[in-house]
Amino acid sequence: MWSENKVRIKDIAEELGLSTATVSNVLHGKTQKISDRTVKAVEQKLEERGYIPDMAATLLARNNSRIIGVVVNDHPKYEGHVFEDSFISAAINYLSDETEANGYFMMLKKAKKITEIVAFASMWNLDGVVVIGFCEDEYQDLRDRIRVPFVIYDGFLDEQNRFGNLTIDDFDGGRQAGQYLKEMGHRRVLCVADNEICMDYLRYQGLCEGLEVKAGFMKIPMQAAERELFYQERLAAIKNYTAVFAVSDYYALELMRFLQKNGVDIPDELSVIGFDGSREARNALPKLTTVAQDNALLAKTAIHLLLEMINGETDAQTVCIPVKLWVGDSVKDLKNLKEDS
Amino acid sequence: MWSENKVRIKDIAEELGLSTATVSNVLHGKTQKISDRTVKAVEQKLEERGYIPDMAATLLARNNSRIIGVVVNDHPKYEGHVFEDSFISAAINYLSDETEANGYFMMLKKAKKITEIVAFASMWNLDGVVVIGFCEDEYQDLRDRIRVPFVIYDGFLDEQNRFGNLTIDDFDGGRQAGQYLKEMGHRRVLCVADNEICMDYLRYQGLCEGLEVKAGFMKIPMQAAERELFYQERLAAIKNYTAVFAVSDYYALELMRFLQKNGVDIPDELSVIGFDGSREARNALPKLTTVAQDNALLAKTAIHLLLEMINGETDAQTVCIPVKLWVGDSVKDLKNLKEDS
DNA sequence: CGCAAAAGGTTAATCGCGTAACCTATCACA
DNA sequence: TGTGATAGGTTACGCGATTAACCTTTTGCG
Repeated sequence: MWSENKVRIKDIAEELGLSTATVSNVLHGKTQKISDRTVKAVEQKLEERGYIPDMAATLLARNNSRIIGVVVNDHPKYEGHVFEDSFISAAINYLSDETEANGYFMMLKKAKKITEIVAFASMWNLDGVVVIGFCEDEYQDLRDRIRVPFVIYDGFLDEQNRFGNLTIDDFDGGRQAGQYLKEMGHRRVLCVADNEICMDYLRYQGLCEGLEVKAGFMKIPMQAAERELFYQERLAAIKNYTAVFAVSDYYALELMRFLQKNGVDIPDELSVIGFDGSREARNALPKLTTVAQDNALLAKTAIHLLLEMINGETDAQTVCIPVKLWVGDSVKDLKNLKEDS
Repeated sequence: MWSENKVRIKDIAEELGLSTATVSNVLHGKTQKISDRTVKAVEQKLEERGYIPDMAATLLARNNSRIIGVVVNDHPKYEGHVFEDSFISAAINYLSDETEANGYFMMLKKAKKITEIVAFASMWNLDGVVVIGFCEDEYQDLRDRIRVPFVIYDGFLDEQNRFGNLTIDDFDGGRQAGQYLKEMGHRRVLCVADNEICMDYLRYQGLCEGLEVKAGFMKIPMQAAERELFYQERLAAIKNYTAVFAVSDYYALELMRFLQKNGVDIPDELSVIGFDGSREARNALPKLTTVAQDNALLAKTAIHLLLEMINGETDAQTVCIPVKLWVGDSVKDLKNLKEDS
């Protein structure tokens, strides 16, 4: 209906008076037992007819699919917009490049439950999957049900090395932030987080370590709609601190805008520091100082770890990705006040 | 190796002493010629064994795949970060939901050339594809080469109705912005765009129409790195205007930050208005007034149009999606100056 | 000259599912 | 008692590609 029919291996073979096996062998470089003349002829015909393999048939015939699944937790806190989140979309972007660079396909999916991941992996014969945004017990559950290797993209410290697991150095990130704040003369620092899970708590602990003094901790609501009022009620309390460390750039920027709207100058009256190293942080005004993770490296490591697991070259292990403070303009130097004003 | 083997239709059939055809028929609701007892038994066994169809085999056996491809132009201007762009990531997010809601799978891909789209569609037997970010001649070329229907997600006016084509009402969007600016008392308005393609030009023309006076036009460099200097050199010229209309929120926000950094108060000294209705616009400080497109509606319409084309219910046609001004705080009311200050 | 090995292929089974064509009791009815 | 319809399945092929096993020639070599 829309232009001529798809060309199959069979067509190529018939036009050359060869068998499909020979054509297939040429396609896969198994040319030891094929004469150079035949190889040339096949290659030319493939080119001429614009042969493109049928993936469905290929997958069915092989026992590996060369497809990697990327499954993101469709967590309510994103309100249906996970793929628009800056960390997630960066992950998708780099993972897409990295899978392709390694000759794999990527299939993307939102999921709410790990059974969806299992089904997804099974129906597409995925060679492996990268999972993002679930929690520890879900991963345990996943490991017991799934038949292929998986890598946790935003993982955690796991002494037992039960999973293919990437984690950024949350503690050290917090520590770097804390140390920097200390160097800038801050002692009264508030940490802002939406829950008390491991990751956030490590960042908080690192913060305290870096500061060499205990920071405040404020748990904020997960619903975006509730946060404005929440902050409003605590504005005075927040202003008691000289700096705020948020566990994500998203929260840091949101808070920064809230404060600016309420006439609080950043960083003059209050310093803010984030975590993620997102583009939004770099684009903010003032530029948000943030603990930056290297998303490109993260994706590269994730895919390489996964491929090694697929090839049986390595077992489950936790890989820790270092993190580096990116200095913007959102932290005030309290030590050199004379030069400042 | 990782837990037991995949369960196939054959396994189910054997365990029940039935043929695979019967099981397959139950799976597809073709139960007219099967006794209720058998149907129940099969359904129960499928459930019990957790049967999940193998997509490779399913695709191969059917002549439709129920997969929709989403292909995004990996344009240099994104510098490798297309999927992180706010318009694109919103598109991906909604298209993912919408394909799933209609019982289809989505496969995502970056492409530089349309031959990649053709190959992609062919290898996966895509039922249809949504394409984003290419230009008109590429689409013409695509139409001649591809064997399945496609819909242009960010299309253009096409009197000949050659394509499945979505377009937002660019002209009217510009007009609404212009009209609003006029009502706010602005007469000297500058339009900022990175090229002179159809879409941007329509927005510019709409702007002039709404303003009832010709606006200025400034073509900016596509390379992010060049733009800062570019703006710097033209700061005085820009300040000659009372308002700037940028053809995207991205440019509007970038310019707004540049101006703020250079001590220009928005909107007091200069008003800014964007185009897209992105989350960033809503989150900016001041909130960026912008011509908002309804991304959810766009995706819904794209998938429905595509499905209709796949089912042969409709021919290629251009569908125009309306657009609505979203008023933030980035435009100053010059008419009621007394109340302002 | 005779036999083995290498060169250059081909045949046919397989992957899991969908589906058109076919088969066989049973039942209704004249 | 014979005939046709109906209920309730089964058989067998095809989808396109992979791959192990097999089959001819030709060549090497003692």
